[in-house]
Amino acid sequence: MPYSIIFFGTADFSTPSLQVLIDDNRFQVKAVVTKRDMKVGRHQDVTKPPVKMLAEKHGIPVLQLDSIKAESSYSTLKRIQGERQIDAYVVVSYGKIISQKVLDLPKHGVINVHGSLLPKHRGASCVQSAIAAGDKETGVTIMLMDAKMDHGPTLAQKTTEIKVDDTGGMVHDRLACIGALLLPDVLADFIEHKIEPIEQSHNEATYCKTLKREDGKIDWSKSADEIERLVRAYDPWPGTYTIKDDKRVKIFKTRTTNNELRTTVSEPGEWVIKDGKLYIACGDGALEILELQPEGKRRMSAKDYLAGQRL
RNA sequence: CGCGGGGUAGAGCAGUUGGCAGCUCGCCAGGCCCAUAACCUGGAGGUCGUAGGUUCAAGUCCUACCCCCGCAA
Repeated sequence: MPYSIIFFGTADFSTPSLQVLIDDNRFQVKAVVTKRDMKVGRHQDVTKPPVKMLAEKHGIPVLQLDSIKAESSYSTLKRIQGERQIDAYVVVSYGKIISQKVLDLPKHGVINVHGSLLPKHRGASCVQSAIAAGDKETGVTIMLMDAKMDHGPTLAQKTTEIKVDDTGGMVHDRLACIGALLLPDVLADFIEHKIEPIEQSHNEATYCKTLKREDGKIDWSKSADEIERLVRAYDPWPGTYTIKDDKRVKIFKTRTTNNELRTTVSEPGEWVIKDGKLYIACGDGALEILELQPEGKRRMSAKDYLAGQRL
């Protein structure tokens, strides 16, 4: 008799985990809870969350709850619990806080796959946060959820190195995969009481907020090292940009340089062309710009960009 | 029809009141040099997104459509 699971998830980070649970015959995914379809993209097309598409492909019922906090959501889940005797909820990048009342519903509890080494980088932008902070490694934590954000006791962790050229997208995909591979055994062991949950060291906790586009605006008074990490961390979401001549310019790839340029540059944020290369001055040092995208143009190398500049 | 920018040589861009299709880089050939990604000379490479319209004449003006991108989500 497979364990009955309800899967909560929305973003791309969730899909590998859902996929392995579907494929693993120790489990049966009875339902998938996800956010409402959103208007998305340049033409505001209504698009289903990726998790919903995967669920539908496998004929799994999908619940799109307007608000997980709403009484109606609770009663829906409670009714399912009564009918189906759900063993556990699995929450992966669901994007909403789940109340204790709901967490108490499944027989064994609610487990969460989180993209950082908790207690560090609690919150929504854990992957970006780890890279931006200059951490040498990050990882996946599987934990037992409680009412506080990413606060519950941990069941398992697996680390991965953050390489010097890793982007947020690359680490995100890697962690989604690591989490998915780790999940089934941890979930089964948890239900069978083979794992002792370990309380987090709460005094070592760090937090990160949900990122908005505006967070990608580069503050050139920061050091070149710091900005270089930020550019990588925020690729592809939320991306980094700066304003030049009242136009937005996205910054995709940069390289730190030695500090020689400091003497030739008066002000952080100033653009400097030297030996056919493009630099922007920072608070400490300068950053060579390797790839960028002016507003309305497509992404291009600094070399291509400079070819079109009238000097 | 959510708002906006754009499509011109392989790449990135300029192109004025309609009047010979340009710039930087790259590419090819030759030269200079101990040598070079440096420098000099020469060369190739275009259906100006597509279709139609106005005009003696359209990259340029008008209409429709296609495609790329920024905002927004």
